[in-house]
Amino acid sequence: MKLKDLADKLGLSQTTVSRALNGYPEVSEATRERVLDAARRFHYRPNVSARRLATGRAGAIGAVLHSNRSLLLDPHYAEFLAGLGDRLADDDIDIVLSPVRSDELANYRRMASGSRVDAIILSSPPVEDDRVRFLAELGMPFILHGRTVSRIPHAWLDIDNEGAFHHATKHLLDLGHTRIALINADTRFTYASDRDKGYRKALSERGIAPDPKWIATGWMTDEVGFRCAERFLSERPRPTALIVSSMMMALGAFRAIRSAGLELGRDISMIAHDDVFPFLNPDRMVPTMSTTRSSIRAAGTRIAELAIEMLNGRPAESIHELWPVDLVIRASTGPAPAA
Amino acid sequence: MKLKDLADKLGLSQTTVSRALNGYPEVSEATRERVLDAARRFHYRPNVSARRLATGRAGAIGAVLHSNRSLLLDPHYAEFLAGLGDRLADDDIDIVLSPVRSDELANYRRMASGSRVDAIILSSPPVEDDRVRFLAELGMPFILHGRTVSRIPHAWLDIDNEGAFHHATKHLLDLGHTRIALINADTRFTYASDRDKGYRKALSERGIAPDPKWIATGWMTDEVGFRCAERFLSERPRPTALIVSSMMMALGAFRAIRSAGLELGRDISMIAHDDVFPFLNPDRMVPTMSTTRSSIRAAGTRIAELAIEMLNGRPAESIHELWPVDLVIRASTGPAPAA
DNA sequence: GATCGCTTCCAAAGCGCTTTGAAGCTATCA
DNA sequence: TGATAGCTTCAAAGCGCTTTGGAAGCGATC
Repeated sequence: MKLKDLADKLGLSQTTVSRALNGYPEVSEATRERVLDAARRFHYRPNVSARRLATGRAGAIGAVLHSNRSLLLDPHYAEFLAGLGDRLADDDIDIVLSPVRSDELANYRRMASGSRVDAIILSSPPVEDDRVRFLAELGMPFILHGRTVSRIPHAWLDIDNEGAFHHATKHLLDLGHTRIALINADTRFTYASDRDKGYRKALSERGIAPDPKWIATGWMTDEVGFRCAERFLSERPRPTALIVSSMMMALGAFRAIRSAGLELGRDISMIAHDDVFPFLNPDRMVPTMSTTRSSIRAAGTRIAELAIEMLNGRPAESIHELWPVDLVIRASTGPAPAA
Repeated sequence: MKLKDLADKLGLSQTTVSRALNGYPEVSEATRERVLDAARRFHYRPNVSARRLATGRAGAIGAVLHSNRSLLLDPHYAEFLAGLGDRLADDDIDIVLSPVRSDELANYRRMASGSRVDAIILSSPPVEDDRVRFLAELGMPFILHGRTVSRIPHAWLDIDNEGAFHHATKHLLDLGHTRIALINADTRFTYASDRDKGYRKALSERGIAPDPKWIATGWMTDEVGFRCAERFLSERPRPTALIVSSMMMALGAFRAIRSAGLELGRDISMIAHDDVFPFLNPDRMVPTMSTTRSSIRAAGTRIAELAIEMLNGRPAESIHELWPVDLVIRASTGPAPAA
């Protein structure tokens, strides 16, 4: 069933049918109804390749999958993609996934070639990201999820990681904590580096020198959370509070706390960053977990929207969004225990 | 730079240039060289939409991303996709990723509509998978990674999970172990159910009744591995051997073993299933880990190949591959300790 | 009755590629 | 010399959609 068939059946021209289906105004409401109804009845689906050829758009957005970098980003990235795909599907845009082989840039080159995708999403940028220059030179539109230093103007959306961890640290300080440990991701990534900054800034503002002994980094997994927390808790005096970069890590840290015989929220406080996974609800933990909260899925959805705007002509350099991050206090934080 | 431009520059017709580029025989070697050279010089890239429209192929294969089911599949799935993408890229085929919203079947419907993809890959089927019937009715070609019960003939590739765990269990029995615990994935999934079968069969063959107390299931994460192992190790008498469904779980189990003050390979044995992650090498663990090994990435690559064959006319019902699984004995297995 | 302005619809020209059917050319053979 | 065959190349017809540039129909206006 193609457009022509449908038009023939309706006794209309292809033009009219096409316009009716695509919501153009120069078609009477009566006709539009008739067309939409017929399309439904005959299960008409426009051929995407034909449409893409005619419109000159690929109807797809590219994303690169780092399978070997580590497993760390996976749940986060999957959640991000879910948000992205959700929104893109509304506009009938596909996500083309390109798993990286050896050379990541080759993936971008391939996606750019033959207008395979209309734009590319870059995630988890390092502090200095050479992909920005590369894509700019390729002339391929892109949006960065996160930020990076680059003289090249480009579109980005990020959450205020620095502010979030600054806020969280300050809150703990207000509760009387002074020995606050940080379990962070690798600070080569901007988001981790920003969190590190926020943490240090809050301490410095209170005249506390950040102590490297109480800063650990690693993949955002349960296991790393466990190990780092275990190490911290073996120190004497030990920290009275933990700030953790992901809920995965927090789960591990939580285990370490329990196995050290401590009670979370009383003997030790914890604030974790919550990307809002559907399967990991801080309200359902025992005790409930205080968090800095920002839905990574929502970010994906918004980036999809921005990408669509960009394809419709909005200049990339006008797209800069920095999202504030909520601090949600629950039961895992309490006053510092009396020394 | 489009085909016509290139043809004009060369003083050839579009036909000849197209044939030269696509390796058709009715073009002299001299001309082909000239064309290929020019294409390279002018960075000619055929427009994929145009090609797709002309050939009637979508040039893409669909995969559905389950972000909310759990995080369990992620590293495994990412690795699988990497293998898939590797091979598909050689034939200029994209992976179209469709993150599931509420209704998974809707994803398949969308991908099928408007010939958005040429085929779909189904992963981690449950024992009875209604997606098979659904896709068959939709007339959409698909390949199953794994197996499921269905009267509908369809293409699948699976590893011999039952054989693998049968073999592993038998090996432990041969070493004198009789209390062998199993840490498995959810047995609603065929692969987990098959592993369960293999394990039970080996025990039964030696006259040992499988004890539900020593069978645990859950997501294939470090954390679950830790918890299950911890529970097993607190039993008295405790198991002398563990069989584990993934390396992630094995990491957690390993921690539990250590924190119970036991030495892996001497006090207790362990065999884990190894999907061959680049970042997780059983040879580099201490002690090295005995495994049932089957590269999930290789499976992805092979499925890509089969998909391509299927698109070239190979009947789906002729595509059934069951891969044997290696048992690799390393240092984590030893004779059962004297009671 | 002619003109204008709207609304509603259409024929036809692409989009950039593949592929069919045919033709030009050279070499070979009777 | 003409016919046959084999090798190269080409013109043109799609693939199924969008979109341009009109045109038809119709009531209102002059």
